[in-house]
Amino acid sequence: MTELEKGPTGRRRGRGARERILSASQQLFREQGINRTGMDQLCAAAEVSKRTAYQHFTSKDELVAEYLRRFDPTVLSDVFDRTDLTPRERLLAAFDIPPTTPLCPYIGAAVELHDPEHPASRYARDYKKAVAARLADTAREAGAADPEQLGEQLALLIDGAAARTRVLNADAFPTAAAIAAVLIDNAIPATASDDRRREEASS
Amino acid sequence: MTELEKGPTGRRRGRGARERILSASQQLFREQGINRTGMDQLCAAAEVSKRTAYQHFTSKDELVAEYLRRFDPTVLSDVFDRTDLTPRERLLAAFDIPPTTPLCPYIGAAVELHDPEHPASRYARDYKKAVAARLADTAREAGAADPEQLGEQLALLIDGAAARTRVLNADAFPTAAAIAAVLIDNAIPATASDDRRREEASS
DNA sequence: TGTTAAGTACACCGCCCTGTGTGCTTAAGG
DNA sequence: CCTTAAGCACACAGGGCGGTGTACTTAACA
Repeated sequence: MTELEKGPTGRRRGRGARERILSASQQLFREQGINRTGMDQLCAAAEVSKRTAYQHFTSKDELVAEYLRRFDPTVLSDVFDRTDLTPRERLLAAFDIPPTTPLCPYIGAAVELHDPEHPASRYARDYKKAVAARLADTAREAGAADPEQLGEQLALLIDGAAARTRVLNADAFPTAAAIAAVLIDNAIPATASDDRRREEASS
Repeated sequence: MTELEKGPTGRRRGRGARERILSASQQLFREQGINRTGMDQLCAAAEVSKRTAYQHFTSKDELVAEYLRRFDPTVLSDVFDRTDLTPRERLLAAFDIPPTTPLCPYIGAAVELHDPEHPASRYARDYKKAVAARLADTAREAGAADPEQLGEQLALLIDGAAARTRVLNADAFPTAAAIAAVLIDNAIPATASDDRRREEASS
């Protein structure tokens, strides 16, 4: 997309460069953090010359911002678009994704960049709000009394589990899931508990 | 304390150097983060020559470790040693301390250092475990059914509030406190709310 | 064929940062 | 007095990192 194939007649030889850079970013920034990953190392991992990298991204900051923007569609749809689960099960499934994520990249970026006005920090906020909103939507679908509040609470649990997993070096998501179960049961009037009754239940 | 006044006869002229360095660390590391705070700036803020700083701490890593070790007594006793509160109130009071803390320094350090084996990362783990343990003790005192579990859950809420406050740039502790109230009410058998229960009136 | 976009290889600059080397000053003893 | 510890001022090495300049190569066109 973007400017890569918008040449006068449609060249497409170097189609993969930008993708490879972003792909290497996802791996290295997660494994080592943003600040500890130099552009030299990143370009080597992406098998791209440094010169090319700086023709696709004007600065490392811009690359970091793009790196974060990439998660939006991916992570969100993984859990929330599953139609084989009831709304209640979908809410709980959000706590079953830690294996791939050593730490939520958004928390890491916000801490490492340390500037709330950095473009990447803005993306992080947007993403966190989007997650809370989708949780709230699902909570509403599940018939929660106060969906916004439940969504915000569940989002906080996810972030708590991520942070605690990082600091303690031990999986904290089971604890978060246990709390989530309590909150969900408290917030959803005994009407539509679960048992796969995913018809009706709207409004 | 330590090696400063253990000279052959007991000199004490430079008593404040080490303290000033650590004090400046607490301020700067919190405000700017660890990696973004250079030793030059830190020494200037502490009004100490760089040479002196490196005679008290062999490396910046060691200074960071000491900086984190300093919080243990302070933060823990602030909330838990209050005898004017019931155990249940003490558990909730742990969510009333965000004004001074832009972000839990332990989470920040764990993310910035990015090495679980770094001495400072070990202190961070120790501290987090200590907090959970003190919460569990208080939960036991309050008559909770499973104090360890409740302590771990409340600790997760605190970390979640801290992380979310950082990323969203908005205070998330009220949300955490609301969840805490639910968990506490669920975990403590209605019989013994406290010796001093003004009313029940939860929910 | 020539043109043009895309990419490569590699050296290089400037900046900042951790950490040291050196010589000088100050005060507390004896 | 002299000794000794603590500290200061300042320069500087060494390295990493972000970012650039330059010259060369490759492939898709027309």
